[in-house]
Amino acid sequence: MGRRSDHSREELAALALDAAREIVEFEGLRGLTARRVARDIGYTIGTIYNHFENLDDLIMRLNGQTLDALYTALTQTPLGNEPVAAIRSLTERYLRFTSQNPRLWASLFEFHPSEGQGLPDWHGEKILMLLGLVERALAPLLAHRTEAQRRHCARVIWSSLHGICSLEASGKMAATESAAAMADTFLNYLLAGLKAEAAGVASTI
Amino acid sequence: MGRRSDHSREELAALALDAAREIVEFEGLRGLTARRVARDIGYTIGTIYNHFENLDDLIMRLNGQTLDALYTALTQTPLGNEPVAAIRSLTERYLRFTSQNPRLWASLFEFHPSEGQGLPDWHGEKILMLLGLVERALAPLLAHRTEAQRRHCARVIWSSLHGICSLEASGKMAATESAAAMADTFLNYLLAGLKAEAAGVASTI
DNA sequence: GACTGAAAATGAGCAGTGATCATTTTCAGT
DNA sequence: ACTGAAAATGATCACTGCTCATTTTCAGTC
Repeated sequence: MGRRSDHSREELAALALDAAREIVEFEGLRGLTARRVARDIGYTIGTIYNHFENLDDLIMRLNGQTLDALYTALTQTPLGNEPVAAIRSLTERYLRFTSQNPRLWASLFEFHPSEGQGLPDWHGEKILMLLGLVERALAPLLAHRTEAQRRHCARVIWSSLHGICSLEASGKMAATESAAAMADTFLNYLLAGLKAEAAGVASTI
Repeated sequence: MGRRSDHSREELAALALDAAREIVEFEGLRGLTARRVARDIGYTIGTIYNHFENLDDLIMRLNGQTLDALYTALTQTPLGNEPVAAIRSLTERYLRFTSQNPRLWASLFEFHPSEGQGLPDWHGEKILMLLGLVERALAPLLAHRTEAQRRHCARVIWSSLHGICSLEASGKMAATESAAAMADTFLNYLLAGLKAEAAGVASTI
């Protein structure tokens, strides 16, 4: 059969992505197949390929939604103007998100586009939005620095948090320490260093 | 045909792992299939499964070899007793390894064992060996701290480096900064903090 | 040199995959 | 009721991981 009015194009794509999200969150990317998504939403495989270029496309869109959800989680409440508190708050929210959506978050990094193609432009833009949050939270501490230095610093924080959560979640850090404790140690040193600099005590960079 | 003396059991497994390494380094884990490995070493698929439990087993053994190679790369030359120099040297070697073996290194983290099973014990042990290098390099700086605190600190460094390299290699850090520069910033703050503590100036932890 | 038994290589076969596209079905607009 | 475009279908292809009954090979024996 060829339907029309069960769901609009947008609804159907959303339905498929919802199903995919469910599968990935419970079973990881391994469990995600085009046929499985089709079955779960009551359509057949051909329909999936009418709405997505291929499975990579579907995964990337799912990852895009996950990045949006992460952004929402990080901005649900204002961060305030005190940079140290703001950075700690962002970190806490980030850690909460990763522990509440471990496999969705993992799929953000586990997935690599196939040989020929790269990530779509909007992927980079969403990352920039997230980095922007860190940059703005950090800004008051780095008022005396250049824009480039603020961006650099935000990326160091973002990358380190990523590494900490990534190794904890994957169990690839032997006898795992808690990500929260490690993030705390990391922030203690970094923020202390930044505050010292801001106070004009030293220039370590 | 059923051969005997072309290769011993060990030789054949090594042959398969060599082929797998070549494939992964050039095409990533996506290009790795049991049939492809078999073809590349001039055997048939059944033989692969006589020597490896399944493809996951093969990948884990390959990853084990990569961890060994990383250990070798980090220990090729003595690190000296000056902790700051030693940590910087370790970092430099780590960065060099990841940039020279990007896909093999990525497969260390991209791979997740399937539902039922976890990573073999030796995987954790190899990680502990690597962490041990960081701990020993760090030790002189943290002589006044407990063993647990030294381990904790080593893991923070390891995780952060991992995050920095991971995001750079995957291109998932928008408009990527160089991993070397980020690692440098990170180490500057952390080592400055540790030295300050060691000098008894402050206790940030 | 022939015989034998164990070790090991084979490859057809199974169930599943991503992807395609000619066909069929449905429905909005007339 | 008719029609044309939109969209759902599913058989089909080449591929995958994995199994295991069968076949081949060879070391040790006589």
